[in-house]
Amino acid sequence: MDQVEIFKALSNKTRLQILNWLKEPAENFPEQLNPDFENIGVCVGQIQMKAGLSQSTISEYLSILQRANLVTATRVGQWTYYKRSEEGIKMLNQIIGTAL
Amino acid sequence: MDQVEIFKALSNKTRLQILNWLKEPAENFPEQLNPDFENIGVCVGQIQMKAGLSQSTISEYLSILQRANLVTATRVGQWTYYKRSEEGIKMLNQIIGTAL
DNA sequence: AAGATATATCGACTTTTCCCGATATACCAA
DNA sequence: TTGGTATATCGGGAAAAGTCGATATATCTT
Repeated sequence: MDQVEIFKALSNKTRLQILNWLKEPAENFPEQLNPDFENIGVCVGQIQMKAGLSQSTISEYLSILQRANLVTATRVGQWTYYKRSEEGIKMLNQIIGTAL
Repeated sequence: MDQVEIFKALSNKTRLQILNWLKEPAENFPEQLNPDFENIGVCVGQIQMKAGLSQSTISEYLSILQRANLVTATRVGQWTYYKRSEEGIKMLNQIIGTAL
């Protein structure tokens, strides 16, 4: 995994917000329909509405976060649910502790 | 301090390398003349030579790192010595632990 | 004061990132 | 199979970052 790619993924206000929102899905996405979203994550449409950017932009941002291993995606029917990857974020801490 | 600016500063291979080199100045900059460089840092010219990019580029990169509080600068005569700001890097760990 | 050296800043060009709207794809429901 | 909905991908225009050479500034030496 390229460290630069991780930091690039974090170099954007909206992407940092998304990562933050996903820490507390229940509070930040009260309109989410799927009752299991604490485990599975939040769908793209909810994140898009909250972020206030276009659907295509948010979809791309989420895949940038995914490529950096900061979130994981689960497809269920027509929805894709995204949640934080705590392992990936832990690895980032290690990078900063050692490589940096 | 803007988190995005910190991550942007880290989103570049050369700037990450510089930060790394400055962890071990004695090993990475054996040609440094100033014998006190462990405390004061390494001068721009040494960093430029090692990085292999132009003088202007490295000068700008160092000021980007400085604006992000990742290094500090000390002017001594005609030289500017840069060293890691361990406090700034510690703060980055906090950001990742809390804000992220 | 004049020349030499180290660093910073400026102007320009190229590449990348930020976003969007439009379109494609995948899935669901009737 | 025909719509309808959710997400992904594509193409593009504007803004930012990467990088350079040239020039400016600061300092030192003589």
